[in-house]
Amino acid sequence: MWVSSNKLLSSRKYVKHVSFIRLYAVSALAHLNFALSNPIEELQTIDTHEKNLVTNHFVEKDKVKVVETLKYLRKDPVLAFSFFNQLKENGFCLDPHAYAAIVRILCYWGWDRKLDSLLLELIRKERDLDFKIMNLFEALAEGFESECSNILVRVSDALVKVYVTVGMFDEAIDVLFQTKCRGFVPHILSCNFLLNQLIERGKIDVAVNIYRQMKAFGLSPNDYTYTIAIKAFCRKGSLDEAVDVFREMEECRVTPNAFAYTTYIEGLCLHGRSDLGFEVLQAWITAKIPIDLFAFTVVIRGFCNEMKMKEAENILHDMEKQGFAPDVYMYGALISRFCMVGNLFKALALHDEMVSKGIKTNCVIVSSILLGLSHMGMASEVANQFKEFKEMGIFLDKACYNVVMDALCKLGKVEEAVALLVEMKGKQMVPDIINYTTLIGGYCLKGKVFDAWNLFEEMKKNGHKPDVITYNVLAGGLSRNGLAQEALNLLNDMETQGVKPNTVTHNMIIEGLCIAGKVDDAETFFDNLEEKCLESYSGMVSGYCEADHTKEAFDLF
DNA sequence: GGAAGCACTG
Repeated sequence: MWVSSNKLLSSRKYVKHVSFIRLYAVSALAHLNFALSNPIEELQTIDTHEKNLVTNHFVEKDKVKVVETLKYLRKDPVLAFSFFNQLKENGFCLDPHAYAAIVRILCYWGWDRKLDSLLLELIRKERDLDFKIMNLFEALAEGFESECSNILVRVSDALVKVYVTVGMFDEAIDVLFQTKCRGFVPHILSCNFLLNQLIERGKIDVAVNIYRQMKAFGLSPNDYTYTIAIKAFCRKGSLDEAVDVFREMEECRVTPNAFAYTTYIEGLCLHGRSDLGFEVLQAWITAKIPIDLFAFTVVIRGFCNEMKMKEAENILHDMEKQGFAPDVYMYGALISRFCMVGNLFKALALHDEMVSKGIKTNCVIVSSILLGLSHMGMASEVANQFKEFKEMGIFLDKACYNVVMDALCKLGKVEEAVALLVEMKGKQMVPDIINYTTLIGGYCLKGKVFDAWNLFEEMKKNGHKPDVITYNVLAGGLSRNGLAQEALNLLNDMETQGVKPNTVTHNMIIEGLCIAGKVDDAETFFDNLEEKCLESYSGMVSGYCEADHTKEAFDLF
């Protein structure tokens, strides 16, 4: 990298800088070579205080040089970034001015991703730094007036984004609201991103508070901000306040777009008012308000959730008369709900209708059909349908494979299920923990505990971290097959892996041991539980029943 | 800046 960049710059000054760069790229102790012939040995002979003095003296001098060098390399961002990284890797203590220098270069060249990762790295190691991230703003503010405001806005936007991404909302809010006193205002998009993520993480009240205060901080909401506010009020169930947002938009002369209207309709549907949602949708269509097809999906889904299947289906068929063509999402909502309630006849009829209209089906819809069959106890039919869909050339993903593997396992055909895992791998699909868990359960069901264990090991070897469900399935399998000690060992393994056992884990072990006839072991395990909740008692009662210890079951009950 | 499905107990 140094060589190619050498071609770009060839002045004497450049040579001086390159030699400085090389010197620093060697090792963390290298900078002490300036003064000491045998640095390590000499440092060992002086006391810590003196050592710090020596080190600090050179480090201070070098810090200035680093900033100068970075400023000089502004036209060569590749070299500058590389130099900066070398210093970091070699443990050179970089101060806010060095960071400010590289940040200016990244901003100048529009290297947004690199800026994001640099800030993320700073956040991650802020505790080990001898400065605060806010000091970076002070260092940046010392730049040229003309560019500094621009850079401050960009850096605070990037910082808000990074803080939000890692879930550090308080810090993101601080950045957003400290900016006014620094004389600049971040982009509204950063604020929107923050608000939206707050809502996604369930922090609705925080989002609403920010929305209410943002104007005072010089931030002007745009159409998207208002849509997020509508979403927040709808999630809270404050539908009247959601309507107030539309009024506010009118006052501020911001025109609502299709997103805003649909968000409000979705709010009504979420609160069991799909009928009202549909009325509003129709009224808005009549008023020629811009609405897109997504609003129909929202209302159809709403009716499906309320189990008003006739209404949901009517929308799909009536909208065509109004000149709107239903799409795969609307059919998908209906098909999956019909599958869920066991009306496969209706689900398949709608699927045929959809395909006959030239709308291509997809693996999500296929999976809901397969799951519907499975829930109806039609495991063989699941395998047949799967084969048919495959022969039709429809792409079938991990979830589809899983439904079939699960059905085969329930039929006791675990080997056939494992053959599908092999088939997946042959298609370059990487099985996930759900696929592995299904098969581990399948082997356990057949009493093939060692095969289950091997699969568990394979899964870990392939880089998949088992979750609580995987552990529960395996713990249950071990217990049911009488391997009490192995189940307890697995419980310890869970803890060391940082996976917390839950009531289900405990009950899988208790009931499993009882099924295996090891009622004494189950009782000991139950008695040793640190916290017993109602479900724990249920587990032990069920266990007694499984083992025909009816009297003990009743006494405990 | 918005779209759905799969693995553990009852």
